[in-house]
Amino acid sequence: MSANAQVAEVFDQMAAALELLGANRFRVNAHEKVARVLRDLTDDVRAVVEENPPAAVARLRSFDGIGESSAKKICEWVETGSVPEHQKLLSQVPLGLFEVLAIPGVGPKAAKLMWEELGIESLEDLKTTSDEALSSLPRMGKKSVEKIRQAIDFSEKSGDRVPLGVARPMAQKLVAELSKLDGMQQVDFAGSLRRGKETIGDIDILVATTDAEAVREAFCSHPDVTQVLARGETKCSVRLENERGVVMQADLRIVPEEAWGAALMYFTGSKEHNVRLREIAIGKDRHLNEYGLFSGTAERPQDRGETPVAAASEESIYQALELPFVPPEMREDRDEFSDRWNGEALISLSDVKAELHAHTTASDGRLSIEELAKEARRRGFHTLAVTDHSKSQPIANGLDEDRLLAHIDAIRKADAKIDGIRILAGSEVDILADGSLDYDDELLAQLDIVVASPHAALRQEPVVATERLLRAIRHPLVHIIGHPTGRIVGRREGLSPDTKRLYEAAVEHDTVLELNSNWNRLDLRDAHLRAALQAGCKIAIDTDAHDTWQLDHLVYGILTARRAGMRPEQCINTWPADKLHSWLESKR
DNA sequence: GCCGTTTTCGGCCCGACTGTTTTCAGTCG
Repeated sequence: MSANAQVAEVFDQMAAALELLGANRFRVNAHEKVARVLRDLTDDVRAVVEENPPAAVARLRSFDGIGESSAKKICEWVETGSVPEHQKLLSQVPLGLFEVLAIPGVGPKAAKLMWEELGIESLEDLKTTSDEALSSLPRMGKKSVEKIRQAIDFSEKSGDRVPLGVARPMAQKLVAELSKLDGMQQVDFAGSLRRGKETIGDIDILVATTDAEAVREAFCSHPDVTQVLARGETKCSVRLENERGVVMQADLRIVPEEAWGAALMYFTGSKEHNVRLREIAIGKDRHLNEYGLFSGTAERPQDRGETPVAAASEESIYQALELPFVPPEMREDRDEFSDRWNGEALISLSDVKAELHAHTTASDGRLSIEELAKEARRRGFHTLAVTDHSKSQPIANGLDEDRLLAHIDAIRKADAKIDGIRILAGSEVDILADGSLDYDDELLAQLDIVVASPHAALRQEPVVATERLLRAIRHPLVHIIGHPTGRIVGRREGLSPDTKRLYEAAVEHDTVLELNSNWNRLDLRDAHLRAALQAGCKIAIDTDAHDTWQLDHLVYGILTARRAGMRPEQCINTWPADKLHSWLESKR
């Protein structure tokens, strides 16, 4: 785990402990914010502190949300490996209680009561505590106990958050079916799904309709629904299960059409973005809630029949607040309210005109060169790079030198045969553990494009990983570094190199870094990508497709790129054919 | 605990829902 992630964990635990001990909620929030800032930070805090200890506190304080006290704690962690305040809190609150706090419906008050009154110190304790004992607690009746039992059951069955690429099709299916209903005015999904986060907790569907009952009925009786959790006037909650057994909660919200924009904004979040937006509204003597943006700062203007200044569209609300429109993917309270964001168009799916990383039957793909090329052409691409695996990937049927030479020949023939698309002879060459490549330079020079990727030795120490990747970036025949960290979302952390040095080297050597669109990878991830772009790196967004349907994964790459604030020209896949081809040739 | 071209002190988003209650605390997003 990276230093930043480890310190973030310390702050999250301090926040949870403080919450359980009944500390001021703003203090709790402040700790949570520090954890969040640390997770998004691309500067490595260990490096920041070790490089210049006397200036470390000031440097850390320059990050929004980190103050004097937190900066000192971070320094303590780097210098001694622990934070005394953290240790002190852990001695006051049992660690297992954090699992109890994590159960939906159990907040700090309830967890604290369970602990103090019933001696519950872990999830296991809670499970073995009788219903009678639990319901003896204040404000804890039969229904509350039942809900807690169900929540434990659900979290054990459904596990953690679901990858974007699994959740999005489930939501799209629901939206497509609801949109067919009579009286439907608007329907869309909101929440982290609309923001394109790499993992999704639950699905939020928003609807404006003239026939609410029809929508409620269609939603609650949908074939994928296994349980209806709640069915109210404006909100229904269900459990969905897809054909592969993935279980998710989905919430339906029915909102008035005239407040569609305000509601969509509210339910899209993020929470942190909304909070900042409301603060900005107050500063302009306005009041923002899910019913609209109102004049004055009095509470609940909608109840007094006041007409909002803006409500029907998200655009109108940002405009009335004198802010550039913020695309959903950027709403994370990072820097979308700073001068850095001016509302310029972000990259979109239709900007992409080339696929530069894809596999065929020569290695572990399912399509022939021609099938792949025709599929790429059908999508309006002007260029396709065929990049099969190299010899150190026997599990992926990687090509040895002789097979690669024959493959290059076959690609050239296909290129001559098929009109309307340029087919490039390439390779996804392994970056070996020491940073050398899997083919010699003479062979690499015969390829039109070289994507160099790490596949093995993905648990290397950061220092070793940095040197390994730097060596590949500096290699004069390498165009693109494929999935640079080798991480798998939620399953494998991958390499944790000094990203700052990688980005500087990539700029210096004109080497492109990949954003791999496969939803299992999304590598570089959003925060890294943002820093790479700010460092001036060029990016390739590729699908790494092994079959036709995987070319559709491009959308996940685009969502991730938008989260990083990417403009079209920063992505080489958007370049016109001649610009792209001449850049590729510049490395030959 | 953090933050400040109106503040170095005094604020810190807003509303819905639920269950347990006779008026609201706790939790969530």
